[in-house]
Amino acid sequence: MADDSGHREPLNRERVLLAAVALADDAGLEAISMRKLAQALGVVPMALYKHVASKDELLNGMVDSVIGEIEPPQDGPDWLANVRRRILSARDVMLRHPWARRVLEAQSAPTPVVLAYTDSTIRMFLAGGLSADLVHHVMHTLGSRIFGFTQELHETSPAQAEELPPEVAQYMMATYPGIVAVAMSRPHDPGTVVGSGCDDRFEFEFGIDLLLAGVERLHRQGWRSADHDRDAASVI
Amino acid sequence: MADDSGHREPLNRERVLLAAVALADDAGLEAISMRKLAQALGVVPMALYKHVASKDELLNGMVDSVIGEIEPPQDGPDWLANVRRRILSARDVMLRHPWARRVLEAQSAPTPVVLAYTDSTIRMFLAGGLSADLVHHVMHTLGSRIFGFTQELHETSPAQAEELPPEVAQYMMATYPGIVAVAMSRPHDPGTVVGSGCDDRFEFEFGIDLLLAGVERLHRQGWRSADHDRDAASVI
DNA sequence: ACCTGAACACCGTTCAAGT
DNA sequence: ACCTGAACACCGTTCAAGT
Repeated sequence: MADDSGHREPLNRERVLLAAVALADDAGLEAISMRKLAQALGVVPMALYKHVASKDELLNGMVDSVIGEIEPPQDGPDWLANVRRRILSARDVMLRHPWARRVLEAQSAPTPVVLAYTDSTIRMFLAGGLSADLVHHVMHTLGSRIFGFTQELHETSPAQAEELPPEVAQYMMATYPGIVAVAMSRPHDPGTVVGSGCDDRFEFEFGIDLLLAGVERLHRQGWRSADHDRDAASVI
Repeated sequence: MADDSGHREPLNRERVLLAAVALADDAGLEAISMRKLAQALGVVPMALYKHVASKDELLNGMVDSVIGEIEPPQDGPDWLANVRRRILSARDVMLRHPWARRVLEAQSAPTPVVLAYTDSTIRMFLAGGLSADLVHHVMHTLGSRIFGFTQELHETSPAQAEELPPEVAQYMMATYPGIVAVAMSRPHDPGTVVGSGCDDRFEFEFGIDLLLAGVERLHRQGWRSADHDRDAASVI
């Protein structure tokens, strides 16, 4: 998606950011270097520094641009449905720009755009009548899920156990019986399963629904911090 | 913690890994380069390649060594308490080696040690009688929490709103009212609050307890995949 | 005043030359 | 056979020299 022809009109910040987003979408985050981005724009590397103070600022700008794609908050009467919908919209955006998640994670400080997104999400909970105290814990618990992704580490394994060489499958079953048992059980709707055989959307919705249901229950019960027993191995 | 004196005995893999862990604990992950690690060991950079095939393998070895510090699984009668205890042990380890989390996240494939840890955790749930199906979703939902950390992005803000210059506090309240409201509400036990004013352990335990309580409830109710309504904005 | 090439201080890793 | 220095192909960014 590199723009080779149009480098007649002058560069500006937006053109730089859009080109960077397109390059990352195409070639991955590791393709983003000041030098390569300049080349994609038909420009000398140092020319970028007129529009972007540093590589860090470039990356922040890219994330901000991606966050701008998330659907604005709805204000329907059902706060739970509003939140759920917003989070799933964030997830759609993150699926389009998989690199954005890594940049967001590596960010040392949130940009104003990221703060504004977080703020608006918080206000959806407050609008539902939840106490600031409860919302505080909820935000910690949801964590990166409000940005549409979860820390899942390594995809649970390729999971096509049937396609492995039999001696490898044998070895796996002997060494990691738990992983194999769990990886084999995937009774999801086959129509919605993507690629590697695991229905990521189902898992994501399962996670947020479990969390939101728990939160809603606590809210209904008038939960307060002091009720949470910190010492015993107690469960909420 | 660099070993300056003892570079008489020959290098071996373990010495390299331990020195790398110590260096990362001391100086942070960005201090880990083949060149700097070699210097810390009083050795020429290329000497490391005798014991470690590449920087990637070095990082994997460092994580493996850290995972080795996590308490082995207990097999008490209460699966929930067993799991909870193991996860909190993982958290203690990760607090000692904060860089490990970033390495684990960046890993493209799990090492055998990481797989073994995941496998043993899965088996704790299976030993509790949960179906492989439910455990599958649980593992997705817990995500990186089984390794003792959560994706929390940026610490919710420094949170000492009282210490901000009044015009900044004014600006924050006007611009991010939700964040401010939530950040101000921290009625935790002051004795356990660390550094920045937010009780991380409380938040972590709140999160796992909310999740484990939800899972336990589903298990008691004989939950099956098909019960989860994928289309409506339904909550479990 | 604007633009930009060379240069600096780093990387991980290859490879050939030393012993 | 082992060890290692120089070199390669990259970085982000500074800075001075060009226009």
